[in-house]
Amino acid sequence: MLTSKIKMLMKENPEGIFSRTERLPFSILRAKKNKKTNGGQKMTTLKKQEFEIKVLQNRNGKGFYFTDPYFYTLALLGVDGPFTQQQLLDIYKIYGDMATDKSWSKKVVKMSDLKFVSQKNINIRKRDGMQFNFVEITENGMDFLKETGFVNKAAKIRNNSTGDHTIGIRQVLVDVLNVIAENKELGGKYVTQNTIFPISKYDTTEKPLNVYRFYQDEKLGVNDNIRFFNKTKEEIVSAKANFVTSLNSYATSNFKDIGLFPDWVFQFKKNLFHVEVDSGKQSFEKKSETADVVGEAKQTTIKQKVEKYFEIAEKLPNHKHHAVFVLLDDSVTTKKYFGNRTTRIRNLKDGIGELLIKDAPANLKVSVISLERAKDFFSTYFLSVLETEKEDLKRLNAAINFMNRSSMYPYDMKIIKKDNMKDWDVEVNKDIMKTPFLISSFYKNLKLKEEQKKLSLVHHNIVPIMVKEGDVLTYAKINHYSKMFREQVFKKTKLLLIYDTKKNMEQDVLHTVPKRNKLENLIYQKVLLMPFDEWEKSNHNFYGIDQKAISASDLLDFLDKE
DNA sequence: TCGTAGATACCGCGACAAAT
DNA sequence: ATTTGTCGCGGTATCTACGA
Repeated sequence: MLTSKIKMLMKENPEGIFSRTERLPFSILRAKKNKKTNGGQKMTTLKKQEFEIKVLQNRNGKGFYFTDPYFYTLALLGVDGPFTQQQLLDIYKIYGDMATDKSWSKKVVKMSDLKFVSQKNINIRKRDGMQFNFVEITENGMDFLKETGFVNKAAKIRNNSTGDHTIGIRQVLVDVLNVIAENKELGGKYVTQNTIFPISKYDTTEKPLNVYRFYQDEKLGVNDNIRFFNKTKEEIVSAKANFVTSLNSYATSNFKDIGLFPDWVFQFKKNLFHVEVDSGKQSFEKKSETADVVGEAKQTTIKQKVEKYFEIAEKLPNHKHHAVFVLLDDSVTTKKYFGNRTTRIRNLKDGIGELLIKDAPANLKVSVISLERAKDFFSTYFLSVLETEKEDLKRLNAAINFMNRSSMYPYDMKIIKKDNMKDWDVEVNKDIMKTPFLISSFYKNLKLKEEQKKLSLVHHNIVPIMVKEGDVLTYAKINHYSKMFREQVFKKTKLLLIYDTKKNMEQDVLHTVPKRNKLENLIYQKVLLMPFDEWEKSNHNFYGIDQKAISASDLLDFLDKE
């Protein structure tokens, strides 16, 4: 038997290095070679630790050399697929180099010839003339992965309908995989139900150990040496606690009971990210009048969905919940027509924001973003999971120290923690009390004794808010405050919105103020934006809500205004 | 007719191994 | 030890289908 012969050979030579003169049946082992020149003579030397598997259609040699990147890509397709051909290439690029999509197209055709995958040409958005090549794994391909040890024996093929909604969900997944690949801090692993995928290029611990050819007509049995994907339950459990994990909400009773089925759920260290891909057809509150006709009767409205997130947040109080509404834009279909869909985003934020400001559970955050922002969004959120309150304080201190250092600024700023706020005789609104910190400023050289803790001595208050791009509650709060500003209630209060990066700040859909409306324009004098990545580079800039930089002298004016 | 994306044919390069 | 044919592979050019 071929299988036993290979096993024997691998036992004898576990490193998989064979000299070219050895004649093995069907050229079982093959090592890549380095070419060297030695006195004009061509020399070939065998390079250790480079491995590949060749799949042959017949013994005359036609076939496909499988290397690590192909296995990883095919395994991800098996566990999380289907993907479009382009998306699959993006996954492949995490592991290997590939110059053009044409070459990749050829590869997919080859895998299709081997009957490892099947291709479906789908017409989406016929009016735009868009065609997509959906790639799905076949039973045969799944068997190949199982036999070579790249996926767990229990793994099932994920069947999903094809459509722009599916493309959107997969695109979010591709983005998340890239976020893991690009950020060392995330540990370089992506965990599914049964499998731990090494994603990072920095992770060199997981490597296949042997090289051999795999014949379709004479299948190779499971080989212990390359079963590096098969993990024990304990290993999987520990990985789920530490790395970004894909959660199957359909199989979890908590979700089933509520009737909540997010399109995808990522878990990262006690944070659940529920992804809802929104194709723009669903209305916020009212069901469409033609619902019965077009079969939308069962479709829940977005309002109902958000209320279900309230329920799940209360049901799982030990987790932080992030409901992420991802709006499809044309970037799914072609990179040429990027569109922000800001109007739809604003409408959803308005609607959801009203719900949140009333009675949202504290462990629920709702965000609305466009698909093209998904990668940056998950990058900042995953990284912020690793941050602590200390990080927030660090940012506040950076802002305060800068202002206190300025000789033009005649006040002392102090951070007041939530616990101490009630001791201060400051006029704080219930909403402000919800913030963990408040910045109050006093005239310089004033000694803060007990009797001086009075409103009359506080020059003004700054409510600092750590904002993440897309965050609906912040958006609602700003709207809420802006109404109060209009009523002149908060004379001495300003908002400081601290973003992780300038890109986050620029891309966030905040509030559009109608021009020439003086009352509305009050918000310009109340809100200050601060992108922290710039500050870390000693670029101490504040911005107005119109995204324009505020100079040092303007800042003084800004703070001084009532 | 146009633009897009996948499929296909073909070419040259390098690796390999059989033939000499 | 050298020559020669075969194959994988990436790249290019050109084909197709398709809807606007």
